[in-house]
Amino acid sequence: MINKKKTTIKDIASVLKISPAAVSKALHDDSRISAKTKAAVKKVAAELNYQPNHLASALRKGKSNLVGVIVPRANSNFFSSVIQNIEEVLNKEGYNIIITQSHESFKKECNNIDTLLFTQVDGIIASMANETISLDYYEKIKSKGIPLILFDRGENDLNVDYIGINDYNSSHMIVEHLVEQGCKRIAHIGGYKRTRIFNNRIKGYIDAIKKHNLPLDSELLIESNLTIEDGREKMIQLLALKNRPDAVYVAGDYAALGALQVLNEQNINIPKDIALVGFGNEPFTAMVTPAMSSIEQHSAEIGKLAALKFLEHAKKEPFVKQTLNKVILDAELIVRDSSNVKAQ
Amino acid sequence: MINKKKTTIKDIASVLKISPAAVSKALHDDSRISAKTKAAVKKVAAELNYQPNHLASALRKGKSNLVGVIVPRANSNFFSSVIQNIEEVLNKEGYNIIITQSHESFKKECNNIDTLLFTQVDGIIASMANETISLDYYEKIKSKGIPLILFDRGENDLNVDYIGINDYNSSHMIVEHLVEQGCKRIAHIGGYKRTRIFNNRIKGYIDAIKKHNLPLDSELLIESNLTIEDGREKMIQLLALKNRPDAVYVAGDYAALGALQVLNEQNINIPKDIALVGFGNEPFTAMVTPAMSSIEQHSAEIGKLAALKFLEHAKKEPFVKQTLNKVILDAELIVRDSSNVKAQ
DNA sequence: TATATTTGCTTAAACGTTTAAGCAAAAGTA
DNA sequence: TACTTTTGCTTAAACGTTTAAGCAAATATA
Repeated sequence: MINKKKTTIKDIASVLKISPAAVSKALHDDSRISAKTKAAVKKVAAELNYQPNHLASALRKGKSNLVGVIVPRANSNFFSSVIQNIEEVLNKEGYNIIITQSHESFKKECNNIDTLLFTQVDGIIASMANETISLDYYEKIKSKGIPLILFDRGENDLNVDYIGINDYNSSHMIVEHLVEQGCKRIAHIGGYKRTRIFNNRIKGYIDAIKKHNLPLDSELLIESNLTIEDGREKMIQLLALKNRPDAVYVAGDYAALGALQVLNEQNINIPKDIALVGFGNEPFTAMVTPAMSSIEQHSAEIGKLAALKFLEHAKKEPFVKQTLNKVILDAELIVRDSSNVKAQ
Repeated sequence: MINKKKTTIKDIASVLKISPAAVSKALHDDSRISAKTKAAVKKVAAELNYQPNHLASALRKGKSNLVGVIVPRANSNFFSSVIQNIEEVLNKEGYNIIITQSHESFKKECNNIDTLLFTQVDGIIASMANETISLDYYEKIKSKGIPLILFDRGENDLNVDYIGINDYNSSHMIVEHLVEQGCKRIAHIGGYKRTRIFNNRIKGYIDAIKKHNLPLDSELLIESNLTIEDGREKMIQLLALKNRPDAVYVAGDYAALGALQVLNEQNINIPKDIALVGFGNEPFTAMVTPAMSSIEQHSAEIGKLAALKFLEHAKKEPFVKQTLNKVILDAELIVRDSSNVKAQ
């Protein structure tokens, strides 16, 4: 039952006694092929169960119709949702995507880039690993003339298209919300300062605190790798202060979860004693007790826009200089029990 | 700075005044090429920043070195961990993977299969969508002679390799554990009966209940699609019974989470009033309150074995009949607070 | 020394498609 | 009628690699 030999354009040609070139054109609805021939070709193609050889056409046309996607990890809701939306948009245009994960490792990210270049992808859509410092590998992509689009974790130094949310404003929203709830001593467990998005969140936090004349205590501003474990540690660190905060804003949901666990374990009332806000609106934030306030990053939109940006590049002639474009979306604060002091 | 023209084997050949064939062989360490020539070729290749054209070699060799992976969704920890391990094993052997998601939709799954076949993957590793009934598309893969390996969600009717856990035994372990904890009326919110793995869990549940002479009440055995929402609904349904269960075993962690939310909302003590056990050991099971008992499915191992199975096929001559192999791993019950009655 | 084997390369075809160029026949135009 | 244009195809080369076949020179064997 196994039919090893694949039908090619030549097989169709020989059945119809026309040239392979005519078959190719018929299948692509070339205007110089008669309707009758087109119909005949398509009929035979269907009968012989013809499947175009993607490799051959990619080789000839110099494009693979593959787009590489690099994410720190696929199992967070944010990234998987971005990926899903990239996929939807690109599939419609005949592109497939290859997903690779860096697991926040710089070395793995470099490998991924090499792998994607080796696979001859037509473009790369990426969100950088936390570890990434050197941009050499990304420059390599650019130097090969392959469209590169960054989202979420990007770098300003690399002059490429970028889609992300307004991290600075998001921090403002959070601080303002906590102030409204009556909080007076707001801590921030932030991400790595060297990563642009986390740095922006920190700046937003600082400026908002200043704006409201609240204490800008260095004890209250902590740098973290934003894992659950580190979230726990940093929360414990905050609880050890003589002068405890009455609110904690964590720059990532996973770390916020660690903080929440510690607060629950120590029977500290959330939000009365300490209000808590995360970042990312991962589904579990709605599931924990108490449900956690967080920032919705519009992952679906980010994915769609990133894919559209790529398509824009792909459709342009290679020598046309692209106008660079940074798209900054507004995020949304989802208030839940963990910071809803007044409702308690 | 953009170097559009890529270096090819011919460029290297003309620099060294040898034939392209010699270059190709030198790069592949062919025994018939002198050490001196090999060194020279590699030196020039490096200087010209030569990157092999994967498409050309794939076309010539008739293989793409790509493996397709189909999962219901990538954002559950189970699937993302399986994927990661598949990737690790296959990357070492020079393969890349293309990840596609079916989102539990039969139609999307069929599209994914077509896409992967079109991309000329050398093999497909898949876990079926809940919705999948017809196996025509999977038969299509087989009929093309492309290695197909299923994991987790598989079908016995398709005669292909399979890696999964022992669902039947897992149910036994859970029921036995609950009996040990003193539970007498154990309910099961199961998955779709038509999906083999869920059916096996149901059978295991029934047999274990019978073995312990516990009530096998039809009210206590409910079919669910295992989403959070449905978990909530089915739990509410169980609570509405005149004769409530004192333990609930849910065939999926997400649905179990829905059940847990309902119990918490109604201030029903877990595990004293009702003990709860999930399935899959998703990370959030350890994070919720109370922490939820669940079954660890050894996703890393499943991923590795699936990849190795593929490699086995890939290395064999196509006409050698493969010996089919179903690998059934033993799962592990992780006991946490939600079913630890005695510790309370 | 004569013959066989090995070494180190070259030649040329092939993988399946696309596409520029070309050409005869049909159709349109003056 | 004589021409230009359009239609509908064919021919042949190209994409970059791999590989079977072949061949001369070097080396081994008897």
